[in-house]
Amino acid sequence: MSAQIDISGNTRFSEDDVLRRIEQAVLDHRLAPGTKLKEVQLANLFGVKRGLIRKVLTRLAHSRLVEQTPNRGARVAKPSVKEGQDLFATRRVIESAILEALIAKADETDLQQITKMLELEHETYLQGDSERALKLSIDFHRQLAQLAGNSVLEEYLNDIIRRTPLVILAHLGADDENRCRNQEHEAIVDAIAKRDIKTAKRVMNQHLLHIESKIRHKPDEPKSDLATLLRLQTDGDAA
Amino acid sequence: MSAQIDISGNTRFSEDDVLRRIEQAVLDHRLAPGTKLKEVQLANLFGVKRGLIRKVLTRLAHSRLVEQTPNRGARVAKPSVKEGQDLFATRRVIESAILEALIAKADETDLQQITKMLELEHETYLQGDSERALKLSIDFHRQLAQLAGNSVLEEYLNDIIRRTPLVILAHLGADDENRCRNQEHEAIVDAIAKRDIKTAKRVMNQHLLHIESKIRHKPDEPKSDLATLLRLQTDGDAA
DNA sequence: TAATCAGTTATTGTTAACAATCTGATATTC
DNA sequence: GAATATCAGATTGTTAACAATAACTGATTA
Repeated sequence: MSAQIDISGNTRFSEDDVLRRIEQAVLDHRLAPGTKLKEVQLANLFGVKRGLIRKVLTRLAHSRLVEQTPNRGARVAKPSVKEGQDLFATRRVIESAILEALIAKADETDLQQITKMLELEHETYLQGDSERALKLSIDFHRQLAQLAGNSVLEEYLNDIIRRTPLVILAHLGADDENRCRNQEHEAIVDAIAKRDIKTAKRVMNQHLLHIESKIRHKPDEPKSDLATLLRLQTDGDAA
Repeated sequence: MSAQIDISGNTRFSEDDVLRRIEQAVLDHRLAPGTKLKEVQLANLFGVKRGLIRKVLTRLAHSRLVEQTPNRGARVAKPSVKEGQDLFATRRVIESAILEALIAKADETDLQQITKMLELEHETYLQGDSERALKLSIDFHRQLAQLAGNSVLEEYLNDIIRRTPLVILAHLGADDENRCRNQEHEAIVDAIAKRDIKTAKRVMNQHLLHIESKIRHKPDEPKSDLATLLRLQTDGDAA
């Protein structure tokens, strides 16, 4: 995952690298909502100047992944239950619109691409790589958005996806409850192939409601600490 | 419009002040797409440090009102025709969803508030204050979003509204073509009051398509210059 | 014990100086 | 004349030092 290596063998993080790392850590539920993000600490972890961290935090705050309060720094955002519901309600609206646009324009190539994606997702799940399977099940939604061809809808869906892990509680049900169900994705693809807008939307709505049903208010935060943050860095340091 | 006055009688702009000023200038078509935004120039105009301008430009870039290119600074964004179409298509989706949510929850107080808004807009237009009437006709849409009670839908609508003036060409048709038609707003309010989702959506869609029909590719940009920017500052300096 | 206060440290915010890069003009070569 | 090279000025990007604020600690008092 990105990052340059310089002459002395040290990892070199760019601004975008740092941003993506933190985003990914949120997506993977490694960084819990409410976690304090100290500037010097992060700067040391990534081996970059404080100014760069500062810019990244501002950017993250703008996409509402981080909350900044004047003179008291930044924390991983902690959206209310209400905001979580709004997020999901909006997601249903956006994904419906994406399906409509996609069905209106999808050609044979698009359909093949979607099918391939679906198969890959299924295989990966069968192979037991559940982390990668989760990533792929998210990518499925992203790809539909991309193929639909409306850049603004795509942008909003990605925004919602980034914010969602802050709302959902990690690992509430059994393991396979925590990802998009492959057979639901399959049903959606079927409907798209048949250009059946109504069915596609209905199945997608069910699918999303099913995910949404897992929103709860966190019972007792395990407060991710320094160590978690460190894992964030050591993760991809295969230099 | 905001901004503190200090002991020596000088206007004091905060970061948010500067941000809002520039946003408003875009909304009012004073800052044309493609206009170069030099850091020192802006810093001088507002009487603030360059660092502050820098932060504001980054924030504006994040909401896609400004485009930043490394080492060559910031310009007012210049969305393509395609992006403009996507923006409007998405707006129809969002406003439909807002109407649905609003009709589901609106009580008597909400309806009164909407009606009052409508009347104010009508009066202002009759009084000939077309600049304020334009502002109010935008506020009408914003208020529906706010009353609908979904903060994410509201956020996205505001985002679209901010970006829209970069897409529409200013003053193409006659003067009263450039604002939301009051009678269309009236029809929407009627449908809301009757809780007629279908009609409300249909009228809203017509209304938006009517606005959208005015998108054109700019013929020959009048290139707003320093002077326009200056007007931005002197505008509200009634100290 | 709980509350208040003062002083210390940790953390964030700002600034001015410097570095890097781009822009545009003029000069040079073919 | 067209293409290229060179330089000065303008503009953006980075940094390290400093300032302002918050968070913490422990002592003091009621």
